[in-house]
Amino acid sequence: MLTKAEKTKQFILETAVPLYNEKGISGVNIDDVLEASKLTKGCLYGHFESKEDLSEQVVELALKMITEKIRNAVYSGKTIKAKIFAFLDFYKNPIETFISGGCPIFNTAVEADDNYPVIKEKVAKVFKNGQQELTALLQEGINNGEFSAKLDPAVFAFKLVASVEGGIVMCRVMNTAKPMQGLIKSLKSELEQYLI
Amino acid sequence: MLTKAEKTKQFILETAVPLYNEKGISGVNIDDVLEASKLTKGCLYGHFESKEDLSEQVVELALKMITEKIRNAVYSGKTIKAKIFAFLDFYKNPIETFISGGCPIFNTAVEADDNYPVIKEKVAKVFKNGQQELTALLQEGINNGEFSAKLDPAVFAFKLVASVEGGIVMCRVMNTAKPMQGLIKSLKSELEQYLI
DNA sequence: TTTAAAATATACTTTTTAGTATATTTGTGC
DNA sequence: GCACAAATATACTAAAAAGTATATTTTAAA
Repeated sequence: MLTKAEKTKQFILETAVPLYNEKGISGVNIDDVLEASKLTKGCLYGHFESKEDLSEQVVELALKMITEKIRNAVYSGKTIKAKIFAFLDFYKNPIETFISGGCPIFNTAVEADDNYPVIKEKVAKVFKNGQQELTALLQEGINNGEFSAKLDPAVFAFKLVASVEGGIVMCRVMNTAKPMQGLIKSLKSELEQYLI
Repeated sequence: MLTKAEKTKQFILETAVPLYNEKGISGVNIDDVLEASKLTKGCLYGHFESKEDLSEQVVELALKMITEKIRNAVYSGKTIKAKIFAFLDFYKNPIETFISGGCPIFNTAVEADDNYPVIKEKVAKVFKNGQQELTALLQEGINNGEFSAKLDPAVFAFKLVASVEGGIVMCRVMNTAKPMQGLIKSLKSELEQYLI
């Protein structure tokens, strides 16, 4: 069982996740977190060494949450095709995202890139793992005769992630989910071209 | 001819553009801009009402610079196919970008989304115009017999932008330009499938 | 070249934000 | 139920950032 302190720490992190995802790391300040959690400085600094410490742990949790969620969606599919389709369908609604404020992987990537080397490495790992897993999945689809060997797993894996992630941002800014529907359809039929 | 004041203002904006693109709107502070420009507060506040005013004008300039650059690249192509290829080639090197720090349209989009409504609208316009222009271009390609009518201009236009923009972010975080090469190739051959 | 206005620099104030010292409360084993 | 430690709240200090008043310098027209 979790101690009271552990519960509180977890609560702070969970409360902060959507805040950070909406406002960005540089955009959040301690008072925002305190207001959202209805806690006080003394309490927060009892659980985190500094703002930097808090930020890193919040981002880590956000990345963990979203990757688990995506993984679950993907592994619900039976065939490889179904898995990839499930991956794409995960991004169906770019306005109301799993964590409010868009995709935390991508949001973090954009901001951490030139500013937060520690966090940048965490995101890089998430992307690299994601690419590996998707690539392996597609390769498995070729091996088991589901797809033609003409499909380049690594290239298509990158294309899948890059386009849906880019799509989310564009849809959110333009305030419409519609282009995402077209994009997902297009990526699905692109994959279907390789079906045997 | 520009007055001294106009020159200084322009100089501040131009100096600030890469700074904002690297650190983000929330990540830049006045002192950063002063240090980069070697100017002083009195001078800066003589040209801008507030930090917010500065931020908005910096973003506006960055958006103007990049859209012009892309437009020039595209219109260097003769055929529609060549224009689209030129568009894609523009994103060839995601590490060393035209404005240091990645694509300012995308960076701004991610950050402005939940935080800066005024700027969000500016970026939305850029994306909408871009989509319109690309769609019109592709439609022209169909009309003039370059492409099959099976090509859906709006969907493909969205796919083009979403994937290269997403690709930039992923490449930058993973510190490799390589996946971008595969992506561009893949998008080019996807378009070529519609050639008549 | 003189001079008034425009542009810029200096030195300050104000506000915001991070962080800390200490008091108070709460939970837990005795 | 008591005592002690852990957890949290309060009230502060420190630092960073934005913004301003005023002095100085520069520019350009007379």
